[in-house]
Amino acid sequence: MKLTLYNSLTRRKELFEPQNPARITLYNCGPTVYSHAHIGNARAAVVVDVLFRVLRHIYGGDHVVYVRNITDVDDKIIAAATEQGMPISGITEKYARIYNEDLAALNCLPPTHQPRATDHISHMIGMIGTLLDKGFAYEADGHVFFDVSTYDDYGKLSGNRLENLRSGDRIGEGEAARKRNEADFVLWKPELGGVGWDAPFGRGRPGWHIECSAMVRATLGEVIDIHCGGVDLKFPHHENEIAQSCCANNRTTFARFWVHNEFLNMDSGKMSKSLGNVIPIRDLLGDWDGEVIRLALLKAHYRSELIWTEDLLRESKAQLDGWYRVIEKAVSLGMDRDMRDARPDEKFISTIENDINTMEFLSGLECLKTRFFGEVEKKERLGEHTPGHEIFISILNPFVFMAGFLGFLRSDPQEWFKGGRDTDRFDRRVRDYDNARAQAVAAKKSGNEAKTGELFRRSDTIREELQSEGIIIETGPDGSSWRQT
RNA sequence: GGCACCAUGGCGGAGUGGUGACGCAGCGGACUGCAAAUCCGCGUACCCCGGUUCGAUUCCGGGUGGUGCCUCCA
Repeated sequence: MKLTLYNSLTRRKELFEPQNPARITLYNCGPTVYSHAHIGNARAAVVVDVLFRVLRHIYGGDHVVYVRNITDVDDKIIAAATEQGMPISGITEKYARIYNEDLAALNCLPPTHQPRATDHISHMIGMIGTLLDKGFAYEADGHVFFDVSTYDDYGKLSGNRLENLRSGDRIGEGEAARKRNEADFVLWKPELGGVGWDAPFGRGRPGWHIECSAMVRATLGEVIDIHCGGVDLKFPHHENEIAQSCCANNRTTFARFWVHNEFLNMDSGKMSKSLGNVIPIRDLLGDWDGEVIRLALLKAHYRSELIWTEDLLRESKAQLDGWYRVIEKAVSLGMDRDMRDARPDEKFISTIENDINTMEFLSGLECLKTRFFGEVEKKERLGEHTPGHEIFISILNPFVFMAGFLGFLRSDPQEWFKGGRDTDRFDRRVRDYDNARAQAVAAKKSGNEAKTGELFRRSDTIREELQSEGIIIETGPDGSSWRQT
């Protein structure tokens, strides 16, 4: 059980050793809740979810503290509230709820804590006060800025050197003129649209970065084990978090490991609102099972760009169908009760412990699937229709555990293959199909060729009719059943 | 201008100094009236040029091509 992670801070893979094995601290930058989360947000969440599961497996479920915040104070939220004529809290409550529902549908485990920025304003004010007292920040007309020239390590995470940073073109209104250095960033700014809190340095609201520093310290401590987020957050957000936290806490380290996931893009290019190719998770969930979306998100290494296409989803669905056939077959062989005792196979888990290599893990899973059907087929060819205990122990058991470990195979196979379709009607048509076939076989035996052909044609007609409705008939030794495509 | 990253079969995508995972699609065969599912088998894939080496897709150098960040963004 040796977890290695690529640490963005050092730019290489490192063996992960927690500060305290009884309390692993994991922080993930959560969403700003002003609209629906999109599939790119989902990727970031699913990647951390897998890391969370791996950590829980190694150190025990009670020893990993996973914090994913909700940012519920932000200019975009104020704008959305104004636009929709809703109170701020109405907007934030609504989209925070939807975010959590969407991630639950993707089978992401809930974080241990989900702090809200507005519940930590006092912590932010305290931290800003400390930075001012220590001379790392300065006030200017109701604003408080962090002075990057006071922090020597500024730029270490992103690899940027202060002198190479281009000045931003889209900093907040009136901020540029008040800054001492172009790269200084705002910690506190004046009230906007009635959104503000009283503070020693004037009534106002927090800048973007301070909330994470405050929430991390309040919920996890001054030095945490792992901090996650999308690559785009590396600079400036995470860089600024490090600067604030280290200076306020008088520490040289803020997060020991930085884990950044790459972007998810559309085949038409970068996902962006101006291109109109942003896909909300919610929309996808209307067309695809959450497990299909989850698998699609895990079909590339988290540090590689993932191109999101319809084909990727189709492929993921096909792959999951294969896994559910394993369960379906096992159930039909009477192995369902056994599967509850599924246990881990450390050999497989070690593949994912190598910097969250989900691909190699899935490869192992597929090999188990192939072995399962191979062994079952071998037995059946020998006329044995009861599976051996060894198939259960060495194949099915690890297969079920591994799939569950990654957050798959939650559904019943019946439910998976039939979904919400019109069960009674299709059951009836499949019975008609089987009757016609049985009669055709009987007619064939009695040598009535004309009747044989006619009955087979009748059964074929039923099959084609169902096919046009997206239903496929599968015929086994005990009669036929159906599934949706 | 600065800083990173990537280049594998039809597609997606791991990995390794020495018989090139895995998935999807495809092909051949078994089974089957047909179909589906399953099983068995198949495909001479590692951007180019040098170097190191007995041997490189894997290491080093150069080139070409692509991407990201430096500005709100997962």
